[in-house]
Amino acid sequence: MIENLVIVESPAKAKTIERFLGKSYMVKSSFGHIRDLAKKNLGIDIESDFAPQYMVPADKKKVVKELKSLASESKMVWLATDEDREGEAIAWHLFEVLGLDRENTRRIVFHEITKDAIQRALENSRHIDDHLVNAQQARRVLDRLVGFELSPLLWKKIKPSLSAGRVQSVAVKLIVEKEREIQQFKPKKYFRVQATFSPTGSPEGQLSFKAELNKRLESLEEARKFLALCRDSHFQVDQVEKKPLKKAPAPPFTTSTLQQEASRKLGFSVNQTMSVAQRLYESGKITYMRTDSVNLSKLAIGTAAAQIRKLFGEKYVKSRNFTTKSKGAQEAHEAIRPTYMEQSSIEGSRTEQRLYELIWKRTLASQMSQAELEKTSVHISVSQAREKFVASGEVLIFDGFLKVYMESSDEEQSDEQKGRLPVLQSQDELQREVIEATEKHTMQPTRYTEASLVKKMEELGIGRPSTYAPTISTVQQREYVVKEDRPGKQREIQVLKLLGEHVGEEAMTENYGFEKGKLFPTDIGIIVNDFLEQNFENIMNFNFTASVEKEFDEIAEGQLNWSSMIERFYRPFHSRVESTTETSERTKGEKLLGKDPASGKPVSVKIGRFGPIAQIGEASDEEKPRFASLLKGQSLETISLEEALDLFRLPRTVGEFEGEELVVGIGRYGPYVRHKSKFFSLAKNDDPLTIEQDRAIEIIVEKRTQEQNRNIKQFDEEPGLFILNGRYGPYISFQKKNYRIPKNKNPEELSLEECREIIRKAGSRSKK
DNA sequence: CAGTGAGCGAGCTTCCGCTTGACTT
Repeated sequence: MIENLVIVESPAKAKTIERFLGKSYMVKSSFGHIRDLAKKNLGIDIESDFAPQYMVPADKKKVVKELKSLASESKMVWLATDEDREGEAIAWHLFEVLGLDRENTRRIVFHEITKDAIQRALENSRHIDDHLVNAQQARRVLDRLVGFELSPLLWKKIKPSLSAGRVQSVAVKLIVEKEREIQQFKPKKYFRVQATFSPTGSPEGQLSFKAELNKRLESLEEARKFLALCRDSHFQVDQVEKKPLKKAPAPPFTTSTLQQEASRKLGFSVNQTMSVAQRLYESGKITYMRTDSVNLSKLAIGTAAAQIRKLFGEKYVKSRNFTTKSKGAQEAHEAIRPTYMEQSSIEGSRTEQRLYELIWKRTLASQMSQAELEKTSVHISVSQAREKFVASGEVLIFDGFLKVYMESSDEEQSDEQKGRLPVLQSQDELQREVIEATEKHTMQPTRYTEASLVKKMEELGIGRPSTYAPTISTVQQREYVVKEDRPGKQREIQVLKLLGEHVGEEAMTENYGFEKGKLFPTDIGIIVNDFLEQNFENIMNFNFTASVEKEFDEIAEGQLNWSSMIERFYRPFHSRVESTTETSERTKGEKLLGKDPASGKPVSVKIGRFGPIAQIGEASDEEKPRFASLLKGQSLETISLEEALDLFRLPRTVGEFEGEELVVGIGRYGPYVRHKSKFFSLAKNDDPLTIEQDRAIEIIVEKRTQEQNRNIKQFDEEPGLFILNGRYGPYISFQKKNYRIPKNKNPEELSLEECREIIRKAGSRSKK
C-alpha cells in the first residue's frame, strides 16, 4: 500500500519534489495531457451540446496504465498539476481516467518548487475546479472546430495537406502583412549633417567631438547651400544641458524574452533555445523553461541578493519583484532562473554554458541597482544659419546592473556615437574640423525574425509558451513561410564634405536591404492568407483570440455556459464554411502579366503542382503552353512581365567544350551549366542569362581539379574505404557513412588500422 | 539530385496545448 501518490506534469519536477517530501510520498508524472479529442473525424458531437469524445492516445497508454495501478494501491492521491486552465484539465482527466474517488483525491497547486511552497500546498488542498475545466474544454473544442473545418476547405480550394488554425493563420498573416508594408514602402531621401568640432585653441584632433544638425535637409540643393553657409560661419557653444538619467534592469526571463535574447545575443533559433533550455532544466540547473511569469520565489530573491553582495557589494543590491504585463498570462510557474544563484557557470556543452550564463546574468541583473548616467547635450550655434548642431554625451556615474547585463534590441543600431564630451561652457568658441552632409534613405519596416515574431504573438496574446516554437516550425513546414537570408542591393548616395574652405562632392555606393535569418511569406502562404482573410475575417482578426479568451474567463468564473458559448460561435462559422465551399472558386493564385511580344500569347503566373510557375499560352490553345518555374526570391505578387519572360530564355546553349554543348539553366538547386550530362553549379555572382562560353568552361575545369584533389588515400585491402577531402576538410568515408578525422592526425599518414579504429569508436559512441 | 506542369481518383492530410524521448545528421 502507498500512503500518498502525488502526480505532477513533468518528470523532472517529480524528481525534485520527491526529494522534498518524506518516504510516505511517491511522486509520479503524467507527461502532460493524458487524453485528447479523438483524432478521426471531429471528435466532437455537434448535435449533443458539442460533447467531446476523449481518447487516450497510443503513446500515453503506458503512463496511464502505470498511474492507474499505482492509484488503486494508494490511500490518497494528490493531483499537483499546474495552476492554470490546462493544468486543471489534466487533473480532471486524471481523475476520470484513473477512476479516482472524491474522498481519496486532493487537488493541490504550487508555482514555485521549494520545500515551504510544497508544504503549504499540502495543507491547502481543494477539489477540482469544474468551471476552469470547462473553460479548457471550450478552448480545446473551439480550436478543433476551427482547425478541422478550415483545413479541409483549403484542401478543396487550394492544395491538399494545408492547414489553418486560430494561432498559425494569424502568425502567417503577420508575416504577409509585413511583406506588403515593405513592398509599398517608398524610401524618402534626406541629408543628414554631421560635424566634428574641437574647442578653439585645443591641439588638433585631441578634444574633437561629433555633433549632429538638429534638422534633416530635404535635398542636395539645400545641403549645398547649408555647407556654403557653414564655410563662412563661426561656431559657438550656445547652451550646455546636463540631465541625470536612470536605467532600470529588465525583468527575469520568460519563455518569450529568453527566445528573443538568445536570438539577438547568441544567434539561437527558437527551437535551439528551447531544446538547450530543456536540457538545463532536466539536469536541475534552471527552473521550468515554459513560463509567462516574471515572478521569482522569495528564496531566489534572497540568494540573488546574497550573491550580488558577495560579488559587488551592498551598493549593488536592489531586490524587486516584477509583475507580468503580457496578455492572457496564466503564471503557473516562476520566471526562468538558475536553480542555484551562487553558480555563475556550469559544466556542459558550449551552447548549454552560454544559455545558462545568459539566464544567470539576466536574473542577477534584475535584482541589482539602477544604473546612473549623466546625459549632456551641447547646443552649438552657426553664425550664418538658424539651425543648430547638437552633441550628446553620456557618462556613466554608477554602473549598477550594467555591470553584468544589458538587454539588446531588435532595431538596427544607429551610428550615433555617445561618449564623453570635452568640458564646454556657454559662449565657448569652437573650430570646425569637418562637416559632412550624407544622403540617407528612410528605413523600410523590419522583417520578423523567429524571435521577434514570438514577441509580437505574445503581445497579441496568441499562442502559449509551450507552443511558440512548435507554431514557428509548423508555418515553415507547411511552406507558408521561409526563413532566409537575402543579399542586399546597392544604391548611389551623395556625400558633401566641407574641409578647410572647400566643399567636395562625391558619389558613393551604399549597401542596403541585406537580410539574415528573416521570415518571408511564400506564394502559397500569401494565397492561403488572402483566402482566409476574404472568407473568415473574424478568425483572422488580431483580436479574435483576445475576445474568446475573455469568454473563457467568464466560463472559468462560472458566469457562462461553455457549450452555449461554442454554439454561438459555431453556427455562423459553420454556415460560412458551407457557403464558401459552394461559392468560392478553386484558386491557384493565377495572375495575367501581359503579352509575350514574340508569340502574342498571354503570359501568366500561378501555383503549379511543384510550386510557382510562369506560363506562356493557355491550356485550351492548340499548342501546349510553355512553363518555367519561378526563381528563389521571386513571387507571384511582385514578378514583372520582363522577369517572367526572362525565365523562358533558359535553358540556353552558350557554346561548346570538348566537342559537346554547354547548356545553362536553373534547376532545383540553383543555376547550373550542363556538359556531357554532368551538372556544374554556377557561382553566386554568375548570371545564367548573360554567362558566356569562357566562364562556363572555367567553372567546369575548376570543379574537375577540385574532384581530383578529393581523393587523399585508399587501401587495397579495403576498397570501400576512402580518405577524402570535403567541404569541411578531410574525412573518412566507409559504407556510405562519414567519419571525422581527429585533429592531431595527418590524414595522408593514416594507416588502415587507424581508420578502422576511428570507425569503431564512432560506432560505439552513437549507440549510447 | 537538376528539362517536370494531362486527368482521374483512392486514401490521406488538419487544430492547440500539455509533456518527453526516439529518431537521424
